[in-house]
Amino acid sequence: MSERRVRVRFAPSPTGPLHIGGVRTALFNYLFAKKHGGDFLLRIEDTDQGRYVPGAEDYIQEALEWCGMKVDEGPKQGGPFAPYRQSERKELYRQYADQLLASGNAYYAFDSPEELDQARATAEEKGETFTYNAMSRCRMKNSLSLSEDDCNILLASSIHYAIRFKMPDNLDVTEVDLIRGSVTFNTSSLDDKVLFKSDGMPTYHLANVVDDHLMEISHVIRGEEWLPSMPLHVLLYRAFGWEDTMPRFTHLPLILKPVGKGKLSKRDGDKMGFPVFPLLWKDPETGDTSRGYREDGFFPDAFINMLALLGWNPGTEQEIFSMKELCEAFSLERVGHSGARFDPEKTKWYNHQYFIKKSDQELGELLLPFLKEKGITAEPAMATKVCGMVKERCNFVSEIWDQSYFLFEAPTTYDEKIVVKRWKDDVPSIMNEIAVFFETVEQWNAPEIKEPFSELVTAKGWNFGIVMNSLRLCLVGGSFGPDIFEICDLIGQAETISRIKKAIAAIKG
RNA sequence: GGUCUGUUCAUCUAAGGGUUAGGAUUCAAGAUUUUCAUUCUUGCCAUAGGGGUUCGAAUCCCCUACAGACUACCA
Repeated sequence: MSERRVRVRFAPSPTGPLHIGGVRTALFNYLFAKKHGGDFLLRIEDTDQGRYVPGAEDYIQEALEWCGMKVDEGPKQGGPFAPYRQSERKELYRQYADQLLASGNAYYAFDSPEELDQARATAEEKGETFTYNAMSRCRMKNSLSLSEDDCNILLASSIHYAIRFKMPDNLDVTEVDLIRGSVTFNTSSLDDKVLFKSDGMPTYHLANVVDDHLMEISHVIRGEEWLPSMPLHVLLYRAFGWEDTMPRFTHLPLILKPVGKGKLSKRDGDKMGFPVFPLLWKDPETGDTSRGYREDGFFPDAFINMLALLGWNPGTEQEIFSMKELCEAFSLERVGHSGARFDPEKTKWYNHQYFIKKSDQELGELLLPFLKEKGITAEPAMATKVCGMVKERCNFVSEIWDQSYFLFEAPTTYDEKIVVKRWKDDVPSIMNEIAVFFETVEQWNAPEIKEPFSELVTAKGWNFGIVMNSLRLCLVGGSFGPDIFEICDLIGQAETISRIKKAIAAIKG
């Protein structure tokens, strides 16, 4: 059994955009597969036709692709166990339900939704919770409580029925979870789950177990919300007689809200201003859009790095990992046991790390489209140069523009606060003298400007703080940006002088 | 309510019986940058509470508290 090829699957429901938690589940599956030279499959669990959202499946595929997770087998890429979409495997499941029926592990249930609601309501009145199990099933309408004749009549009629698992009474089911260790459940606290719905579709539980078996899945790695259904799944494997090839189970801790209680939700992102989805999502029904990490300017490797270190750690002090390094270092044993609070700040920090690691040229190429959007055409060489000047002060490509627009065009506004603070009465005349001085500079480059400029300021007895900041105000429009002489250098002599003159006129007025 | 699972700085986490409980993020202060940011240095800050076991407990056991998940013909 330890010889078995590692095969894992990511099995989302196409009910909407893939959430950060889903991406992390996919990632841990992917890393585990690659660590062990195994296969990473994508299976679309679309057994609930009522919740199907058009576009969601494409979104999932695109998100995995953007993140750099290559799917070995899936609906798009095919594979030896196709199809990988449960709706297309519909015909397959009934025979397995029948097998369980025949072996006495399942039974027909004829209760209508109204009758079930009634049973729940009655129990609630008595302060109890209705559970369809060994205690109550004899009082319900099913093939266990009804006579065979009655049952056959119902089956022959057009009445809708479901197939339920016959949960054994008072049996301890123990199974190992790879990050939590051995977990025991007693079946008396479990219920007779519906395996096969009246609409002819299997439920998650049946389809999941059947497909994992058929697709030769070796490890089931999923979110912690599935831990309570582990005993049901184990029992299903037993009932089918598949226990010897049953996958190993692992349940990942959840991602929690940055503040407050509960798991991370879309609302948290909206409220605190960070995306909870990898890609932008437009709801096909309402038309509402939700931000995505990609569109917000995050690099996929930074996003993945952040997600991997949320709940997992290598046991060393290394924090920056490429996907390749993650594949090598990953192990389920080092995944934490408790839910991890999501930290949007750290996500930005990761992006900054990847940002500054990129070459000026790479960033320059990424900047070009932003410039185009602003109506500016610039040479790639210019973009590269600009990125080199400002990249240390940015987290995102979009921020390069905020930090460098004045290198492409003269400022049109001047920061009011800085004007008040620095633009004293004598400043205009000083700026005028500086403009005159700049006319005389012969070699227009940063060091050649800086030295005589400093001498001039000293000779005139001007206040350095006032002069430098006022000059910056003329050139930049505010109190930020790279070294002032490098700015002069880049924009050129004529432009520098023209901006000073423009500022004198504009600020005075 | 019931069943499971958790609980180390504000946050992500390291330390699987012996360390001044380590790192990173955030925050604060100082230095640098005649700007802002970066960078550097420093600081703040934790074993949920109570009982055991032990020479010795963050680590093992029990209780309590708190938190989360699940409790659908949804996944």
